Amino acid sequence: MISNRQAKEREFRKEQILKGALKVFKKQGIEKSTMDEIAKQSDFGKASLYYYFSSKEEIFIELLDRGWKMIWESIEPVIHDRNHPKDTFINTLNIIGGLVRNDPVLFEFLFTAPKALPVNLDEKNIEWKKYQTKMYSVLQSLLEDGIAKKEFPKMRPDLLMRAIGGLFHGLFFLGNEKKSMSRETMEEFITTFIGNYATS
Amino acid sequence: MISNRQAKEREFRKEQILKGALKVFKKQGIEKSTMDEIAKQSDFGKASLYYYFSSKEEIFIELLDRGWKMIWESIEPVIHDRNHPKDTFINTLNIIGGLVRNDPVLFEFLFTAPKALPVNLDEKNIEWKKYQTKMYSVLQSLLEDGIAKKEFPKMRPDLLMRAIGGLFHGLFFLGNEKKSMSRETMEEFITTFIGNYATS
DNA sequence: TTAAAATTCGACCCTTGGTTCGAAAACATA
DNA sequence: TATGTTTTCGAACCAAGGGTCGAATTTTAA
Repeated sequence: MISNRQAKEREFRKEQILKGALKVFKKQGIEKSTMDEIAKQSDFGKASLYYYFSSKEEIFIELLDRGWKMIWESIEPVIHDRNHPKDTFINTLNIIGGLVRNDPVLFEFLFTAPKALPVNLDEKNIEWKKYQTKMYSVLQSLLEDGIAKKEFPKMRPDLLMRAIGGLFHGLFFLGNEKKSMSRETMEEFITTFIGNYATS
Repeated sequence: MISNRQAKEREFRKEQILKGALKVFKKQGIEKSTMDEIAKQSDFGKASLYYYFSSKEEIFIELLDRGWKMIWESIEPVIHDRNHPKDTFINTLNIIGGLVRNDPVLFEFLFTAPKALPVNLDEKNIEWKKYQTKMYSVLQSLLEDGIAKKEFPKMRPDLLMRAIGGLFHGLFFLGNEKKSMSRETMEEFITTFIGNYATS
C-alpha cells in the first residue's frame, strides 16, 4: 500500500533523477550520458536508479514524454484559432520560444534526442511522438491556411515548415552566445521571413 | 621506401575505409559506429584499420578534414567577389547546395559531426575547423556588406547568419523525403527570406 | 631467388558501462 | 517492540567495443 505522501516523494525522487539526467546530457551529450554519472548528479547510488526506472532508455523516454506533453499543453489553448492563421502561427512560436528561453537545456534535449534515439516504432516510446506529431501537423495546416489566405508567401507548405523549423532552431540553438533570444527579435525574424503582409 | 604506385594504393585503401566509415555513420549515427562495423563495410580486418589510422577518432577527423577542405575549395573561386554581396552570397549557397545534393550523407556528416565530437581544441583536429571558420566568417561579412548596401533586411548579421544556416539545414536535412532539394527551390526560399530587393 | 619491407588479420586484452543480486537500512503500522 | 514494506546501494556480472600483438602472407627490389 502506498500512502499519498509516499507517492509524492516517489515522484519527487523521479524528478531529481530526471534533472540529473538532463545535467549530464548538457555536459556530455546523450550518447555519453552514463548511469554512473546520472547517479552522481542526482545523488543516488547507481543501482537505485533501477528502482525508479527500468533502464537508461526509459529515463530519456520519460524526459521526452513529459517535455512534449508540456509543450503541447502550453500551446493547445492558442493553436486552434483558425481565423487568423498568421497570428496564430506566430503566437504559437512565441509561446514555444518562451518555454525554450525558460529551460534551454531541456529543449535542446527535446529537439535533439529524437534523432539520437533508436526510434523503436510500435513500442511504447510513442507517447511523446504523439504530441510532437500533433504539434507539427497543426502548425503545418496553419501554414496551409495562411498560404491560401495570402498571409504567407506561396510555397510548398511542407518545405516552408522545414525551413521555419530550421530557422527557429538556428536562432535558439546555434552559435555560442548564451544570451537568450528575445521575443521581439524572434518575432521580427519570423515575420520578415514569412513576409510582411497585412497584420490583422 | 614507398614507390609512387604504392602510395596511390595506400591512399586508395584509406579512401575505401573512409567510405566504409561513412556508410556505417549513415546507418548507425556517429556514436554507434563501431570499428568492427567499419571493418566489415570496407572489407578489411579490424586490426588492419589501425595500419592506416591510429584511432577511430582519427578516421572521423580525416573525413572532416577532407570534406571541409573540399567545400572551401569549391566556393573559394566565387566567394571573394565583394561587389555584389547578395549575388555572391546566393551563388555560394548554390554551390554548397550542389555539393550536398551530390553526396547528402557526407554532408550530413560534415554538418553534424562537429557537434558530436569532443572538440579537443589545441589538438590537431583543427585542420577542418580552419576551413569551417573561414567559410562562416566570409559568409557573415557578405551579409554585413549586403545589409549595408540594403540588399538584405536590416538585422543583426550574426543572427541572420544563424537563421539562414538553420533554414538551409532545414531544407536539406529535415523531413523524411529523400527527394533532393532543387536549386530553384532553394534559391526561391533564400531569396524570399532575404528579401526580394533589386537583383543585379 | 631471396631477404627486407609492406600489408593483413585472428586472437587476445582491457576498460567502460548497463544491468542484476542480495542484503542491509529506513520507514510504516499495529 | 515486532513484522512487514519500501528504499538504498555495494558488489558482482557480463557484453560491447576500442585497441594491441605477433605471426603469417604478399609485395618489392636487388
